[in-house]
Amino acid sequence: MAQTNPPFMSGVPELLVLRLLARQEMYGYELVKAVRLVTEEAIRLGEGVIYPVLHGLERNGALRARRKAVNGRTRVYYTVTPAGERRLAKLADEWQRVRTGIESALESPANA
Amino acid sequence: MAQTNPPFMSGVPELLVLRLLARQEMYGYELVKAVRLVTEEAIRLGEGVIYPVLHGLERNGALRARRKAVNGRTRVYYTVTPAGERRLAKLADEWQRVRTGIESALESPANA
DNA sequence: TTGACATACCTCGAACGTCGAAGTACTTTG
DNA sequence: CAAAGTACTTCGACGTTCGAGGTATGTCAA
Repeated sequence: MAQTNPPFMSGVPELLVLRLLARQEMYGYELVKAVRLVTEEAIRLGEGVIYPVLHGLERNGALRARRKAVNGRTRVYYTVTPAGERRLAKLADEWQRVRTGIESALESPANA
Repeated sequence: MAQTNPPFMSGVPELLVLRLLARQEMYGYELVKAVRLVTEEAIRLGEGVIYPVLHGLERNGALRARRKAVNGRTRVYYTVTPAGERRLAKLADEWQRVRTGIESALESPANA
C-alpha cells in the first residue's frame, strides 16, 4: 500500500532539512516535528525519510554531526557546513525555477 | 552522467501534460515544445518523459487518444477525459499544498 | 511494578517515475 | 544529396521517498 512516489516530493526532504539546520542546530527526531510545524502540517516526513537524508548529507560533507548526551539519552546534532550552504542555495534556486515554471503553466489562459 | 533524479520534478510531467491537454487537444511532440513555452523555458521535458506519461495516462483512462494523419504523417492526438479532469484537479491541489508548505518553510525567520 | 507512551536512533525493501540515449521513419530545407 | 526537423517508441539506470519494523531509554500513571 505504500504510495512510494508521491508527487512533488522529490528533493523536498533535502531542501527542508538543510533549510532548518541552517537556522539552528537540531537532531533528527527534532527535525521530524520541526518540518511539520514549519510547513504548517502540509508536509510531514517520517523518520525513515529524515535519518537517511541526514546520513547522506553528512557523508557528502553538507552536514557535520556531533553526539551530545542529554538526560542519559544520546542525541546527534547536525550543523550545516559551508558546502551545505552552497548546496542549500543551489536547491533553493532550483526550487524557485521549477515553482515559477509550474505557476506560469497553471495560471495562463483560464479554461476547461 | 544522466542526472536521473532531479529535485522537485516528481509528478510535474503528469501535472503539466494534463493541464495543457485540458486546454486543447495536442500530440506528443507538440507537448514537448508546449511545455517549454508555457513554463518559460524553466522546465523542459524530453520525449523520453512525455511519451511514457501519455501512455500511462491513456492506460488508466485519464486521456483518450485518436490517430490523425497529417501530411501523410501520423499524429496521435490526446484529449482529457472526465477521469483525467479529476486527476488534474487532485494533482493541482496536491501541488498547492506542497508549494505552500515549502514557501512557509523557506520564508520564515530570515537568517544565516 | 507494570504498562503505556514519548523520545531517539537506525535499517530495510518496495515502489516507481524521471531521464538521456538510441532507434525508426518520413518530410522539409539547403 | 545531405542535414535537420518532425513524430513516435522503448530501454535501462538511477536514486529517493516511504512505511514498517526494530532497539533502547526515560517518564508518568495506575
